[in-house]
Amino acid sequence: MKEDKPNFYEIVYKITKSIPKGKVTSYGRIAVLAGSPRAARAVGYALNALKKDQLQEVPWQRVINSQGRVSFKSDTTRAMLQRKLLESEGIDFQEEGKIDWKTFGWP
DNA sequence: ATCGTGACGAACG
DNA sequence: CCGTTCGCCACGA
Repeated sequence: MKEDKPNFYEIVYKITKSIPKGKVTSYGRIAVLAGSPRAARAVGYALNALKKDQLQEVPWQRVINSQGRVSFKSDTTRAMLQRKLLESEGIDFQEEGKIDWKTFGWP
């Protein structure tokens, strides 16, 4: 008997999908929930591997780094898209593009 | 099995 | 405050 053991990716996607609208979380937080507190990098890697279909289902935009900022290099289309999507959900960005964990942090 | 890579995190100066 | 450095984990070739 074999249990289908979900890959780390699947766990990440599942957790990401469970993020309620209007909230955000960090890679490290997801790593903890996924069972590997130090696998923040792997989490980012997993989200980077999202397929086009998943981009519509997985709210990857709600996942940011521990600094409360978007981690991309800054000019990428995805970074702007992320900010736009988050603002669209009611997330408020501070001066430097930072997000207040007290208000929008999840859990 | 080893190596390289990556949307990270924390610590250091 | 910033940039740098090291460590961590998982995946593909």
